[in-house]
Amino acid sequence: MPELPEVETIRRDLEKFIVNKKIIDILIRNQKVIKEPSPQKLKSLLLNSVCTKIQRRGKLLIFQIKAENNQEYFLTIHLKMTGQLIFGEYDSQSRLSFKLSDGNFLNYNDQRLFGELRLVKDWRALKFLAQMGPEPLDQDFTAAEFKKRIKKRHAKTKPLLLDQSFIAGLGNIYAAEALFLSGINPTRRADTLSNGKIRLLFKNIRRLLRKAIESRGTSFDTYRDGRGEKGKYTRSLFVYGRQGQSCLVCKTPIKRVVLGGRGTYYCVRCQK
DNA sequence: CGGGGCTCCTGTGCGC
DNA sequence: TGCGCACAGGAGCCCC
Repeated sequence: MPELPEVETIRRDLEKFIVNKKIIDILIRNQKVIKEPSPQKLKSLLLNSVCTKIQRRGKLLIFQIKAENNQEYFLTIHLKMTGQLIFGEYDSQSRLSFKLSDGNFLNYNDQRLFGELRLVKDWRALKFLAQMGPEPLDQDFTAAEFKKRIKKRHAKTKPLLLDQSFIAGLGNIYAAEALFLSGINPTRRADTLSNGKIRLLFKNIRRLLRKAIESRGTSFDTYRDGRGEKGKYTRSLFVYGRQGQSCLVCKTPIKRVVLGGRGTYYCVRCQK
């Protein structure tokens, strides 16, 4: 499941591979992945267009597109659970393929078809983006701001961290890891955390995301980078997916519970 | 605001 | 061995 570090890795890869290349053909094998406009309309607008820049907001990729008619559009791609964007040879199995002017392809794969692709004039107007919370690695997102936001919330900390309108980009893996690194029980009510814990959590979220980006993300499941390679942060995980195995700090077996419908991994001894 | 439950989808892994 | 089914989960949505 691509979260902020994985999406950022893909963004950096694709920026090198596809920017300023013309899209000379588009093969749509599954119409469902395109949410707006119609697949036919999207195809006609993207044909002979050029991607001039790739941005990221939370887990969303935003491709700035200069169309053949000189109009500017934005192609937004949310990879959700199993989406992949892989540059290289033609892949007849992918849901969608863009043929580029250098002869290479950008293939969009999505096993479970949860991913969403949109072509819009104004990405800021998308509801999901309009209500998205602060970008954790932004310089102007401070510990003080984080504290202010978290103090207002009565929810359990783990589900709160997954709420994209509270903070952008965290998913099930990094939420679990950030809480372990901070010694916080996932069921702990957010507004009951001490100032010290809040500050620690803030610091750990940022450090964790930076380190995961350096390792090109976590390939626990289907995640692959822009070249189809796995991320290397998987080996640095402390709790995610480790239920029954011993805690790497205190040897207590890692526990798995369900919170807000999501599998949640933690150490009952290290996280209070 | 919190949270439970349902939906989308398909590969995996289990029990029998 | 092979079938059938529960399960996994990001985010929207409905409802209490």
